Amino acid sequence: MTPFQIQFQPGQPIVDQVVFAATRAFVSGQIRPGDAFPSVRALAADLRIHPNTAHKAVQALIRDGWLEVHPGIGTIVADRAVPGKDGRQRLLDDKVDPLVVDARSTGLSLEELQNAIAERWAALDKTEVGR
Amino acid sequence: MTPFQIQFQPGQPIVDQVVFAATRAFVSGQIRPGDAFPSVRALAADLRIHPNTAHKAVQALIRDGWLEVHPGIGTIVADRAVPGKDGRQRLLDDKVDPLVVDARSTGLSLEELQNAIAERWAALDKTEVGR
Amino acid sequence: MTPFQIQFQPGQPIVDQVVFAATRAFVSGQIRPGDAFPSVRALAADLRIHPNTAHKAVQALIRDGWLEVHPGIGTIVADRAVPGKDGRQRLLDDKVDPLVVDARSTGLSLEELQNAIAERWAALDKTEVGR
Amino acid sequence: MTPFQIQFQPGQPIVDQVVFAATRAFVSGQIRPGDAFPSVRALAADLRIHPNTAHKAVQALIRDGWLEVHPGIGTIVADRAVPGKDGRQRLLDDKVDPLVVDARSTGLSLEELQNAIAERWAALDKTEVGR
DNA sequence: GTGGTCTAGACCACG
DNA sequence: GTGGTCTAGACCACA
Repeated sequence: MTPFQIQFQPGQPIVDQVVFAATRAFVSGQIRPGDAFPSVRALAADLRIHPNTAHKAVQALIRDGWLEVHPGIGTIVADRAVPGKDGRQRLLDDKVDPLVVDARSTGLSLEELQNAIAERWAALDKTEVGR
Repeated sequence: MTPFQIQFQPGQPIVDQVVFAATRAFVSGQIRPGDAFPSVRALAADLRIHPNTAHKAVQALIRDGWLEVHPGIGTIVADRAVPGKDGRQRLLDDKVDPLVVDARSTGLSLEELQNAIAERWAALDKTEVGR
Repeated sequence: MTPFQIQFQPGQPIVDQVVFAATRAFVSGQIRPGDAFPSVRALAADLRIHPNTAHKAVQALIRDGWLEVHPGIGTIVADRAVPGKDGRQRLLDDKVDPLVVDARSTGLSLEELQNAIAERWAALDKTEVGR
Repeated sequence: MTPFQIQFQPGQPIVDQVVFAATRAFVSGQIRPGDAFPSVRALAADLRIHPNTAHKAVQALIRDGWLEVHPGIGTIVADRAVPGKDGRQRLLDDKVDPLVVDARSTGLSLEELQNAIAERWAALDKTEVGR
């Protein structure tokens, strides 16, 4: 079984969403080095996505070094998968960067940015509790 | 003259980049309510883009309430355009939201996120000084 | 002085708005046959519109038979200006027609249409009282 | 196949006519939530209009909440599309409003307006029978 | 195949 | 001059 589920959101490529969700599972320790990873066909079936899309996602994960193909056996999670705080932060670096750049060009101060983030975080805390 | 310049980056629709740059100019107070806004054709000529693309951007800015059309006369910045800190933060809300959601689902804590942002901010400070 | 004021609304040609407002003044008896009508220049100045636009509006009113030009003297309201209920209704015929056609093609019944209109009418009554 | 036909009339943007016709099909229950909606290209081909124009219409319908895009798959009618009497009336609200305002400013009474509408309705009934 | 973006240029109504 | 619409066709990413 595919060890993660995705609530697909329109407006963003499905491939990217799959890759992100998988990477998240790696860095959070949800999937460990040596674990088996679903085949392309199984992944496509589980996530209800097109096989082509699943294939592209797996290729991207291999390219990033998260997966290893063992022909005839299957695909497993590579040894070099590094979970932990460091991995988690690196996952978000690509998204943090443009935000910070935009914030600066808008004239926002670091404090204002931090506040905006803290507010959103708190808002999500509430909705979580409410559930 | 068009009161802002844009270094167009591939991969993102030109329309969006124009809209963002203009909005930034509004919220930062660079362009004020009542000011004249370049005509569609002038905007297209200044930014070296096609009039149609400029037209789309202007339409979006009108929808967002930043501009008012006076057919045959020109376009001006709407009176209700509110610059200031509040406007600046709202500009980024759309980008802050997904970041925070991703961070939480990755298992990152608020502190770790804040640290990552502060680091990036500091890094940009250095490159700025270096210029 | 121009015997009517206009709250110009964007999205509709200014010429049309002027012609409609003038015609309304005729059919409602606000302006009577034989009365003097402002010159193009005076009209333009009073309504803060472009002389070209004022000229076009006057031409339209002459074409419709509401105004008569007496060279050297000025423009006056024609004798054949017919106020009263009949004139009022004819003024709106052009707008009633497409509405009815649309309503029918949408599957609305006459009763539903009448109700919708009565509701809007009542809503405006309230805002009027509130003022 | 495109589930509606349009007799295009000059003087009004084709985009608007398409949007109106589609919305009419939605509110009249001719097209139901979950149904497939023609692709942009198919719509353009069926209605003999340019793909760009069709694209604009689809975008407008999405903005209005009638359609959902599933990139690469197609477009379907949104679940929240609400047909029925309520939807039918709301479709015409935009057109009813200015009529009522004009009628009142002309000095017409509600009864006179209603009569004018009933007359037009009856007139169309006759031509319909005559066909 | 799908939707989306961009450039190009013509045409119109309005002021 | 202004904004708005339409057709035309190329190009791209995604599934």
